Amino acid sequence: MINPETLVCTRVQQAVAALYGAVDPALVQVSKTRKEFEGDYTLVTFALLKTSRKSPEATAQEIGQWLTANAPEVCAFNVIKGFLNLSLTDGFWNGMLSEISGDDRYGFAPPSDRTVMVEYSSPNTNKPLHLGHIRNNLLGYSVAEILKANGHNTLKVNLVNDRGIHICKSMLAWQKFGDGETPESSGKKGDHLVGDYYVAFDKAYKAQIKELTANGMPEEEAKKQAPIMLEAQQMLRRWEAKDPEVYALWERMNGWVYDGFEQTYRSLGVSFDHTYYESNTYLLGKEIVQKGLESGVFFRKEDGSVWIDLTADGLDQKLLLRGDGTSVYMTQDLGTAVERFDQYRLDDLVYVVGNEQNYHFQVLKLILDKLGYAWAGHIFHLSYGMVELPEGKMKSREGTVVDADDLMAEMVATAHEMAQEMGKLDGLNSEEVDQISRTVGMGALKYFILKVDPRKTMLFNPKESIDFNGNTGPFIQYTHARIKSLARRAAGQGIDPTGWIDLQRTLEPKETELIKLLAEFAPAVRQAGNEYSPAVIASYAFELAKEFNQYYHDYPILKEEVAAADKRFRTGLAVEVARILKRAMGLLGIEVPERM
RNA sequence: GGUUCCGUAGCUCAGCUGGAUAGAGCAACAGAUUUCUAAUCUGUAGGUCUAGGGUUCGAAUCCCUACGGAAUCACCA
Repeated sequence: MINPETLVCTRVQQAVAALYGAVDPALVQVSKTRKEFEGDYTLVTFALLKTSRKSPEATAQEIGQWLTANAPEVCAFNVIKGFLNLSLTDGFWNGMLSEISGDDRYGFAPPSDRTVMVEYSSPNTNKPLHLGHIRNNLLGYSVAEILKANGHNTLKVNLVNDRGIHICKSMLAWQKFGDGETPESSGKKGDHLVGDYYVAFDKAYKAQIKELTANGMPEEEAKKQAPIMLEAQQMLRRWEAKDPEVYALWERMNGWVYDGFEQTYRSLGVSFDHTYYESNTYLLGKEIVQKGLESGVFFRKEDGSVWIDLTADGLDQKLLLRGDGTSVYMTQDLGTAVERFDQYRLDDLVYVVGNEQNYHFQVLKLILDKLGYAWAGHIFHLSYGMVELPEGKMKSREGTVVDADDLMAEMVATAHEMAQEMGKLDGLNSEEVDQISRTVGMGALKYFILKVDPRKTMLFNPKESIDFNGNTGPFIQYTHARIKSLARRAAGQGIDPTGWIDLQRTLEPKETELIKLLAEFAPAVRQAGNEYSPAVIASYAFELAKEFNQYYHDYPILKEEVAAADKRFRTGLAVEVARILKRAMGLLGIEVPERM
């Protein structure tokens, strides 16, 4: 299917070639005409003046005349300063609409035979997920869906950080203060329960530091000597030695956490094709270090630790293996990257990880490149900004985090309340009520997060709860629901909107605008894929919904006074809008209801 | 201090491969409903695009400098 903007570009190139001789296609700048001017697409002529050797106005006039005479799709033009505004025929737009409606995969690219892995979520198992994780999960899921829509074979993976000192802290605190508490005995969600003990550890730790410093020990020393910290470190060593008692406790408590995460993931609507556990992967990468040593990319210090010197690249020296031979974060990331590219024959690997790790990924790519892996340039760090509260950054240990489960429950409850107040839920059974509340509440949350550019730090103010009006998920969902309601009514009147195509039909300006927007869906999906940005899709969906609401307000569709042919056409157009809204929102992981 | 990212309306954000008079939403104010679903629509008001310089016919957009903010520069992950 041809994109109208591309078509106009091609036509202009033909015109310029016929009038002035061949030009560099890059000089042909076509964009959508601004709303305040007459026309569909605009050619900016300034870049062409060297070729035409005429004034901007004269150039625009000549090209406009050539196009109306020779390009079948162009029916009119006007010139304002150096801008040539072109109007396409209703026949063209009608044809466009019928092509879109006839393509049940419209907007999705054909298979690209590229395989792309998206790693996201990657939680620690010592505490429940919070708002920052929500952004990560929604971004990862959505980006994967967008890449899929771009035709790529896509793998979603999660790398769970299930080992390390932080888990030992929770374990130790549970042993000391837990009194055998379990999710079953307390009714607490497993990840929350384990998180509570992480907090308990920190409390006890701080108390011990205070005591030690009160007795005259310097604070730095106290942090190292606090008995509970020494115990945690001891526990980590026992875990690494696979001490059966510690290992069993670790498995048990991690199990609780996984049950909790599972529930959160289900509420969020995210999923994974494969889950990695660091306890299985943390030893990977050591042979790569060996290889790097042999090839001279890495070097060994006196204490036996292995490093790479990146000072020539403007970075620092980076540790790759400790003196005792154990691996660090970078070691295992090198290992997993190599394993993944080998195992899945990846073309691209996308890491959805916060911007606090920009440096790490910069180094990772550089090292892989120096080791000679040709695919190093195909690693992409989708670096997203932090979610901040009005008071600043969230801190788990200070209890200022916005808990993921709480927030979702609150959103759903708010959606329920509002719907009830507006009487939207009258006559529905409780299952439908729950379903709609969940869809709308989660839609509001997801859209709120995904509409902003991933790179940017975003602000969340819990006191001014997330909106349900304006540029929001529910606004788009509502537009969809209204169209569905319209479609049901049409069916009741025996109106079949399929097959309404009439190339001779005269279009209202708003109808042309809607078709133009529908035609922009495919390019939007491509752009979102190239930029790894769900925000592109969110903006698109909002534009389309807003445009439709204006149209629906101004033009009757199924009212009595409307002629039969108009009823059919307008219903058909509306149904197309609903279909694309649903598809766009699907790329964001947002459901759209049939009614609300 | 080095590196990277960000700075657009009171607030939250679009626009950034250079193009016409910088756009939305929220909040404020004024309207539209015996509803084809008002979770909607219309209008008013709100701007030195942080500042200064440069490139250009043309700069919110590209380059430089300054200012302000964030992240990072661990034998944590």
